[in-house]
Amino acid sequence: MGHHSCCNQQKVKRGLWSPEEDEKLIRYITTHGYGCWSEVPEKAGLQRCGKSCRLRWINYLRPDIRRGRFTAEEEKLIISLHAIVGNRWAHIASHLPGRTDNEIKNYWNSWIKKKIRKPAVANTPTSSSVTMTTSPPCSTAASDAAAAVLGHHLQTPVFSAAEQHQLDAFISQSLALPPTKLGGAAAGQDSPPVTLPPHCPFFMFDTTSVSPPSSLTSPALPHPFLTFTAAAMDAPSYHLPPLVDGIGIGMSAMDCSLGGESDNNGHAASMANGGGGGWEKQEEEEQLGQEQWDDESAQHLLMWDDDQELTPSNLEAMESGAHSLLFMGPNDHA
DNA sequence: AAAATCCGCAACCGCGGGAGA
DNA sequence: ATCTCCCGCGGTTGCGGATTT
Repeated sequence: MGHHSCCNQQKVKRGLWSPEEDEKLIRYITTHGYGCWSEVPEKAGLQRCGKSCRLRWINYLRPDIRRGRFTAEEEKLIISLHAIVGNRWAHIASHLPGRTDNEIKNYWNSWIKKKIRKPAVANTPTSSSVTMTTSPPCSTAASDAAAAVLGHHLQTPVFSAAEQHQLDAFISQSLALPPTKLGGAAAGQDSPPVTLPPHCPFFMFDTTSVSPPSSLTSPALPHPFLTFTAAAMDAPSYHLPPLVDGIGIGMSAMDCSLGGESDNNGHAASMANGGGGGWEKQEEEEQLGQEQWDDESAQHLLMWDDDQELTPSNLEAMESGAHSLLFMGPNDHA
C-alpha cells in the first residue's frame, strides 16, 4: 500500500492529529479558506498531506459538524435513504445536516456488525423495525427526488401530498420496469396504472418464484407482488415468497427476516440484507427449519408497525391496490 | 486485578471522475 | 484526444477505550 501521490514527501506525518495541528488547520482554513487542499499543509505549516488535511477538516474540524448520537429520526432517514441509494454515504450525508459520510458509514457498519452478532436483538421502541439492504443502488433522478422527500421527511413527520406524489412516481417507475417483472397477464403490455398504498412500500415479496395454493392468492391483482394475502396469513405452513430481488432497475428491494423473535412485545418485523444477498434471511430460514415459516414466525413477521399488528382486516385495506406488504416504523403512517 | 475480546471511530488507501493544460 | 493533477468517495485498517471473562 502506497501513499497518496501528494504525500510522497518524506516528512509527511500520519496518524492521529494533535490539538496543535488541529489549531493550525482551523486557523488557516478560517483565514484563507480551502481552495486547493494540496497547498494547505505547506501554507498552514503542517507536515501532513493535503488529503489528510481535507479529511480532518471535513470529518472533524468543520464548524457546522454535528456530533453525538444519531437520533431515531436520523436513523430512520438513513435507513430509508440507504434503501434508495445504497452505500452512497456522501449522498445520504447530504440529507443529514451536520453529519459526515464517514460518520454515517461508521454508524451503519457498526450496526451491521451488531445485527450479525445479535440477530435477535429487540427493536427500540422509537425506531423502525428495519435494518438494511445492500441492493444495487439506483442512480436515477427519481431516486434523488425520493431521497429528497425522505430527507424532508426528517423535519415533517407526515408526507405531504406532493411528497407522496414524488415518492409514488419514483416507486411507480421502479415497479414498471421491466414489464416482465410485473408478470402475469400484464407482461408485455403497457403497465397497468399503479395504485399505491398511502406510504412508500419498503418490502416486496416476489411470488413469481413460488406457487402458493390458488386459494391463497388474489386473482384480482394484476401483478405478482402481493399474492401473499390475509388468507395466506392463516395458512400454517405457507412458504413465504422471496423478496423482490433488485426490483427491476430502479428500486432496491429490501429483504426481510425475523430479526426480533425475542422481542418482548412480539413486534418483530425487521429487515435484513437484500438485493440478491439475502444472507440473513437464509440464516433465519435455517433457524426456522429449512425454508418453511411456521405460524408463530409469521405472527412475528407480519407486523404493521411496532404498535399495531398487521391483521387480515388492515392488510385488506392495504391490499386495495397495494403492491407490497408494508413494514413501517411507528411514525410512518398518519 | 489482569488478560482477552469487543466495539466505536478516526484516519488511511485506492480508485474514479472532472477539470484544465 | 490525451495526459496530469486534484478532489471526492467508498472501503478498509488500526488505535484505544469499554466490556467481558
